[in-house]
Amino acid sequence: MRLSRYFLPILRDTPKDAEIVSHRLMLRAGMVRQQSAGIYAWLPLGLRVLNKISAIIREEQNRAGAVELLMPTIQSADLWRESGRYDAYGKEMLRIKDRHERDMLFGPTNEEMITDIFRSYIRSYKDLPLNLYHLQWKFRDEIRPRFGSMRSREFLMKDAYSFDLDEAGARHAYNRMFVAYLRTFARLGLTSIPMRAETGPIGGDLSHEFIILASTGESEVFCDKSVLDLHVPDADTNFDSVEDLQTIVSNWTKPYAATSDMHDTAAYGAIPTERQVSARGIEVGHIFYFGTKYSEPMGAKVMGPDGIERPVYMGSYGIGPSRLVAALIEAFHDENGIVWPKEIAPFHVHLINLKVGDGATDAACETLIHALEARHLDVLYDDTDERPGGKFAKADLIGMPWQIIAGPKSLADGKVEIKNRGTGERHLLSIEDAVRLVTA
RNA sequence: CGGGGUAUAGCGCAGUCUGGUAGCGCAUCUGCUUUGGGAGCAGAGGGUCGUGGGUUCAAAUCCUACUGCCCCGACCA
Repeated sequence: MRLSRYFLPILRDTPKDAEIVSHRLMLRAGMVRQQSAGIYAWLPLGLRVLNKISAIIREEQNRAGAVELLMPTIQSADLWRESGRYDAYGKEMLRIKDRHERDMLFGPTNEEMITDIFRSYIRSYKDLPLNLYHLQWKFRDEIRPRFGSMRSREFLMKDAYSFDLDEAGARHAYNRMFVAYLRTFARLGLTSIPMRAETGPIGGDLSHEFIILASTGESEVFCDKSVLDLHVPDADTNFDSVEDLQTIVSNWTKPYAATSDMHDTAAYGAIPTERQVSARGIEVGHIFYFGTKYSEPMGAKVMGPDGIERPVYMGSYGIGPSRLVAALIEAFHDENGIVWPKEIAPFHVHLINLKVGDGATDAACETLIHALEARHLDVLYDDTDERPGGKFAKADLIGMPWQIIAGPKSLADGKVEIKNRGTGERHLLSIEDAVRLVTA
């Protein structure tokens, strides 16, 4: 992508409304634009990150056996009256009327709708287990949105819903998502910690929040340091093995880890002092089991092998990609800007042409672009006639993992400079070696 | 929803107290000189001063109502 033809509205000054670093950087890097309180337009650079995160989430959901569909943003109030949540949800739900004065709403979540879809088609235990998910924009009319896309009113959410014949089946479905989440966050470059969360009226031990540590996190969290070193399940994990998954989940839930809501001072105090971690965290995922809470009132029943019809046991599993964009920046930045992990960087390589119009420099850049694109790397090519200082500052701000700097000085020796954004290391390399290094 | 702020050019701000033809920095455009870490000079464009009503010869400025946005708290993926 040539920067001269791209849409990347960089801000040199920090907008005064942005309080936390991720919000500041997202605005400065031209990733988002606020359109209303807690509502953002995603500009090209931000959208690329959002899509990369979503792609990883999809891969891991699919790997764990979930099946993607897409439900609408606008829902009918009737479904919510069936579950009883239309009155219970309160002002956080954005309620609207259509031209026929019918009560509609902008969905804050989709339990009712997915339950309706399920009950419309599924009749037999033979069609279970089933896990359906989608990535869709949600709206929760927060009293006070803040921190940019970290806590917005409109937000993208991956929500999955599992259906099983009994509680044991639901537990395995839960474990599938538990493992999928560990893998998802690890692939995003994050160390996530599953923490026991409140389960509401259902009770039990089947609700976890996935937290990443960040000094600007909204929640106060406590954990045993050993949880940070646990092995993330491999890609070839057998998601059909009840025992394998239960072993993984048991290992991950053994060390103490809790948010302040669930904090047990005595249990925490029993951890050796050097392993006690008290920090702030950002909730990036939440999974829970809720049994027949929706299937019962909404009549989502299947026939069991015993010939008895019963409501299905359900769970739901959420990840917020739009929040993750902010969370990732909180985790990966320095004083000059964003430092994207390789997996989610909007472009792999930021190629800087220091002297646009100089034949040799232009030619070297074209050669690099072709070589990199042939290896399926996305290149952002700064072919503008801005001065070098401005280009460097911009490259550091938007934070691609590699910067390749081509100018007459180094090209006189047949070299380009390559800079690792994360470590700051620079090397003078031939074009071939530079390509080899970023491809590695 | 309670409390506190704020609204003037794309961004950051001054001007409001004490009414009198709307300004600064950055950004943008033109020209020249520059060109390896946010250049210099010269020139130019851009604002119904959040909206409505009022006071006044005259309102960014005073009065009034409304709205947007931000911060603190309770609430949330």
